[in-house]
Amino acid sequence: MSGHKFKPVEEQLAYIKKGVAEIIPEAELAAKLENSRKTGKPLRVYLGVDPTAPDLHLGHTVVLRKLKHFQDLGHTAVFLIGDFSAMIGDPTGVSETRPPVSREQVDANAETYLAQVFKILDRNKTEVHRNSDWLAKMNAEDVVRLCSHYRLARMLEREDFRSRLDKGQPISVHELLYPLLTARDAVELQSDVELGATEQKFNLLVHREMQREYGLPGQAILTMPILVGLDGQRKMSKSLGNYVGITEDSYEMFKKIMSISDSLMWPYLELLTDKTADVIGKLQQNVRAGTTHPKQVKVSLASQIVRDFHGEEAALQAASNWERQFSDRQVPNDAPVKTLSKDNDLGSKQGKIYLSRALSQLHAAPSRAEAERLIKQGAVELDGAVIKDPRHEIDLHHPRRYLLRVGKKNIFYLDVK
RNA sequence: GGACGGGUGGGUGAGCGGUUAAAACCAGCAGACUGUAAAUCUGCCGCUCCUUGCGGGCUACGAAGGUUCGAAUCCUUCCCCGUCCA
Repeated sequence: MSGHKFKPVEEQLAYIKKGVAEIIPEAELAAKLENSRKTGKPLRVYLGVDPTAPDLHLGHTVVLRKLKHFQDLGHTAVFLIGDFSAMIGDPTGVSETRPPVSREQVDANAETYLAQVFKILDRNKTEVHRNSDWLAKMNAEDVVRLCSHYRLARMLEREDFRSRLDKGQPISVHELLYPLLTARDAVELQSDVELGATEQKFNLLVHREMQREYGLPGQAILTMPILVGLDGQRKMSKSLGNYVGITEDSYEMFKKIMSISDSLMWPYLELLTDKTADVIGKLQQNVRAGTTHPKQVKVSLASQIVRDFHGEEAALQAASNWERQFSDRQVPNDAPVKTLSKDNDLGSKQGKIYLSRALSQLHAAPSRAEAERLIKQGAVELDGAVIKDPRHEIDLHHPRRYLLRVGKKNIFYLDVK
């Protein structure tokens, strides 16, 4: 008994189950854990990610964190870069066929993904694969054989396809291939457990069935909730702009997290930190009772997340900067400095430049029209005074430093040279 | 292959010869309010030029042509999507 390499199954399960959406079937997972404990053989826990974008964001980390949990328990983390499947495009949750990503793009993304993934996973204990290793080698015959293991009716059961069909939206045939080809991965990797977001449930189930078709035991499936984006509405995604990238600057990260709504911080605590369900529950009670201020909780959330990616020091810095800028309404310590000179500017006349033009040139506003709007609406402060005249002139002949504030969040120094 | 329906701004979706940079709603941005938010209220929400004006120019309603003083709106061809039939 004492020779066991693994913790008791009950303990393992408790650790695994935190934050999980669904385990299919739970009893099977328990049995697998039991068996692994008996034999001393770790479970192969598999997570596949398609490198469709150059950067990972917090949404991706939810499921990575879960993989890490298995790793913590002594199981084998199998991380798959879907460099081939990325080129097909996962139809999950998309209402349109997505344009295929190019080979070069995928390769470049794969590199950055790996670098980022190991901010969470332990590199030395992770098995990494790329599905192009086997998928790219399949010929037409192999593909046909693979397809013969699955039925169309089953394919059409999935909600994405159903609703697109119902709405009269197009579905390309290659999209049907996605779950089948990734199922091949699961066969290849002989996984015992596969992780994914809830929206992946269909795919994961196809994988499980396919493993059985190929005479394997069939993996257990564990799904994690989708992380809601900063807007509190839709899932976190880069294309929606409601995301926090894990390579983002520590202060940026902090600010973004502080800007989420109070209600959103609870799921964030659950999915993005290692706080236990008990601790989170208590916090929630205290906030409801009024003994803890919600802002405090949010600050601690933001600090933890920043610490995970940038370290303790950066987290403290970010927090104090944030207090300074937003609570005390002062200029943040690290306010960026931008410069203008009479040479690099084309639109000035007689060495003077309109404020609106200056803002767009400094990229403080996306266009001159937008800069004018901001100014007219009183969003722009120059050296502490609100300027409402877009034609306010800045003299480029006299070198000096201005303090500019555009909206609440964008503060910077302007050096005129 | 045939018949029919459809392609409008970031999204949904009106408009169906002029007063339309294009209703409405959503999203977004800014201001007020606040604890950072949320909610609410107000304003904005293609680009650009200047003499900042209910100013000028340019670009925009799948693509290209055409009719017209004038087209998102009419015609032609093409591309794309869907439904039904084969």
